[in-house]
Amino acid sequence: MPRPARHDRQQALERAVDLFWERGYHATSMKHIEQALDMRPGSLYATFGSKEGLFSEVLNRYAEQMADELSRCLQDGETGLQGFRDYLLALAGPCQWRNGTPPRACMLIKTLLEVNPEDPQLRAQVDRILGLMEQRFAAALKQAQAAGELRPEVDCQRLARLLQAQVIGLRCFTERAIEPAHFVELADDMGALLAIYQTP
Amino acid sequence: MPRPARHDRQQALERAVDLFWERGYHATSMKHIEQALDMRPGSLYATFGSKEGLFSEVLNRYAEQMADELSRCLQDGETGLQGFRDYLLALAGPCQWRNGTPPRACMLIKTLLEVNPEDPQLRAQVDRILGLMEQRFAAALKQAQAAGELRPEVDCQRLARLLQAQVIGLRCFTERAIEPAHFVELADDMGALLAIYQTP
DNA sequence: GCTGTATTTGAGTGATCGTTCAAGTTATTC
DNA sequence: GAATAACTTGAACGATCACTCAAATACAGC
Repeated sequence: MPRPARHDRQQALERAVDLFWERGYHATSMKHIEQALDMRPGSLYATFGSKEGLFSEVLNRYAEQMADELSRCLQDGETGLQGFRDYLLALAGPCQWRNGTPPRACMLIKTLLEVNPEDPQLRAQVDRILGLMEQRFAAALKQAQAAGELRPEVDCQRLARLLQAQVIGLRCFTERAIEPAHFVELADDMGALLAIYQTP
Repeated sequence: MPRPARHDRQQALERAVDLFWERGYHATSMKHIEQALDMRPGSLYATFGSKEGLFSEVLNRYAEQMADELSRCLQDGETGLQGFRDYLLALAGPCQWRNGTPPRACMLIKTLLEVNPEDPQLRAQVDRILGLMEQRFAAALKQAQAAGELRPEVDCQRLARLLQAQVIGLRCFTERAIEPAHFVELADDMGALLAIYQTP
């Protein structure tokens, strides 16, 4: 009997991901959100509770997307380690302008660096997600190690952190005004660093 | 004949560096600044012009500090490359809590990821400073290459970007809740990566 | 001690912040 | 077609935003 919802929750969330990703948490006002999602305050608050609540959902949605992309690269790669190199290059690919939107760094890192101790829940959430990402890296590395790609004495958990730092460094470069070619070079160089840990 | 200034401009700037470094640009209000610098709006605007003006000076002052620390490590290092490893470890050192303040990532990167296209001057300023940092890295690497530490075919400009990405990745980890020991390990591992480029 | 002037003060500006809620709208059900 | 109920709307809330400016202050020179 009720009036059907005009808005698709998932679609609204996707738009919010894009908006928050681009502008960051503090610099995005409810006015921006109303425009981007084409929703009025009442609907927004009925659907997402608060700006922080919406942002929290956005973070989770974004994390899903990132995890999917990593999984795809790891699966499609000929070997486990090649999968990592593909992932780095996949990040380098969309570093150019696409659909008229500028390239952006990882939203998780943007949030980690932006959110202050007065929003402890957001901070904890980002930290948790980054920890999970690290675990994914580590699990894939252990698999590669079991397959004989990595030297047996390599500490995969530790290497996972090094790899995550590479991804972070690479993606932060996204927001610098550098030539796309240099960005691909950087991804290449990072992939080449794995040689140190590979079996001879 | 005039009333003497109560405030020391330099000291005020140092406090502002600390405040903006901790909270970021948008999340720092003039109220915060008034408190931290113990100045009232009139004095603040007479001295620094605007919030953005103050922040711009803060960025430059911060960049000076960072450049000084890099120079110190490069000079004190036994070799050029060892200087880089020392620099990475020096960054890892103060990653623990000091004076009751939490560790922080690089303010230049925080700003790069936070500032939006509607503040083009700040964005350009950060980009310029990061470019200068890259040049410093490259110059030091060329010196190391001339001294025979680096293989002659190494592209120092390109390696400089790789090193800068290491520093960025490392310092972003600062804001994650990880064990200090892991942080030192990460800095060590990054230093070890240089082996690929070293002369055999 | 008076004058002159650079500095500081703090109340106040309009704008915008995140959020609320009563009223209006729209489709389903009987 | 009237009743119902979920959804949407948009005006309005108090708080806070960056910022202004007239008045108060404090010291040097005389």
